[in-house]
Amino acid sequence: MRSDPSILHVDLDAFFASVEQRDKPSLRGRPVVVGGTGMRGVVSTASYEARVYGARSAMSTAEARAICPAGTAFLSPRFEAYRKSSLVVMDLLRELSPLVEQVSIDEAYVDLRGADLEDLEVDTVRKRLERLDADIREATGGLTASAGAATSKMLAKIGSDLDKPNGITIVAPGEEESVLEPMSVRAISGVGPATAARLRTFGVETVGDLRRMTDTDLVSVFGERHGRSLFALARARDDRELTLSREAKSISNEETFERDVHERHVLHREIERIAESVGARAEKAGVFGRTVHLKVRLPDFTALTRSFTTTSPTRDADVIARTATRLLDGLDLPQGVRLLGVGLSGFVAHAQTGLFDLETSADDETEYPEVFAPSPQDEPAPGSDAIDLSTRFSPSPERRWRTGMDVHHPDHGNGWVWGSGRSRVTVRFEGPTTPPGPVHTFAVDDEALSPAEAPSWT
DNA sequence: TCTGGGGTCCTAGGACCC
DNA sequence: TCTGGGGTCCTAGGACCC
Repeated sequence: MRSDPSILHVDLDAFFASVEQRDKPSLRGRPVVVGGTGMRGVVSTASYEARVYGARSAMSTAEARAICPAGTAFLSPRFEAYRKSSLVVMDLLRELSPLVEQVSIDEAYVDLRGADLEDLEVDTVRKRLERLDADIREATGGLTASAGAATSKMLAKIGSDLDKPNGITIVAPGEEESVLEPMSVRAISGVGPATAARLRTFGVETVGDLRRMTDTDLVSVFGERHGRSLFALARARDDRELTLSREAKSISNEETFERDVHERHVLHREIERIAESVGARAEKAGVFGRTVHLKVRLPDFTALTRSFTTTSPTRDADVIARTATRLLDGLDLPQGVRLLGVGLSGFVAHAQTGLFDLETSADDETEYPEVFAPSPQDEPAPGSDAIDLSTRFSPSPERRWRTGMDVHHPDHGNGWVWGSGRSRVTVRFEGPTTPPGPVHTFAVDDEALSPAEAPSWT
């Protein structure tokens, strides 16, 4: 841990609501709630006027409507406006020191060892933070921030929370443990509702209580990583450095429906729409992913996740959608679906070529004749008989093996097409459930492999 | 009228390899 | 004919953060 209060945490006050009040003078002094305004919306930010009535982040908007007075403004977020102000503030922080870790749109850590200060004494730091506060107000048209400076990230963050809104708290070196001791265990980063509840069963409510638990006990209850971290953080031992740059590890989009969805075809259409957005974001980010994720939340709020990893990285919306659809079709969903999500991870910078790359290659084009299979539109209606194999060789460019098609092989049974090119079609059998079935590659004109009957939906 | 959407990290078990 | 161990990858679920 550091010996000087050189880690700064800055947190913009009631950020979304404050931007709205800044931009619409009629909202100033009035309760403002920003968040989802639909029946299933939740509150992102409540202005301090709304907090008086108990409105809080993460509360359902319905509940906020019930407790806030008439005249409360309920607004949908305007992310573009927030991003703009965020950028202004982050630039001011980088002016203070180039060592900035942005945690979210309204929060960041700054390493003051990179700042141009004569020393890192409490008074010097305080003076500089007062100037920063004035700069933020001026540059953003009146937005305010709260700031904490300390010898570690944890104490800096706790400090920024101690005097909100618009306060500056510097935890002097040596004071860390006494500041921490009386606080709820929830003050420790990594302690959420579940950990707090388990700790309560041991009679632990405050950080002081937590200090009475041994290293061994914490590890046996919470696992190696979490247990050791709790033991150290309870003693204000926090050596975490700032993470100055980070590469995204996954891209995902999800949507909660206004009403639970029971129809498969609606879910399929939603998957296509969400996959489109995921693919576009991956393209913008310049990445290809090897693993496609599906997330489903049921009406009772339980979540199911399924994923599928291939050797061929993709960002093709169509491939993502077909894979996600396959994963969905492996799920029995009699209760309907509350939320649907699609994600991509396992990024590589470039789509690789190789054994499993099923994009058309020059070799394929010269060595193999074109053979076509029915496109999904040609698949039989639910309940009808299997497809007529004679259509496989119909010379229409659309009629080719498509990712996601159902197929049958006399030796391997039923499977689905993972990828296809002009020369080869790769099939995963008995997928996509766990454990994944075997993968086999066939020449496109292999008569043994045939399109199978499309699954029928209820 | 209960409970969003974007992420990260960890755990645990099985497969597989050495 | 008794029984290794470590490492990595994949999958599912869960906790947590803003």
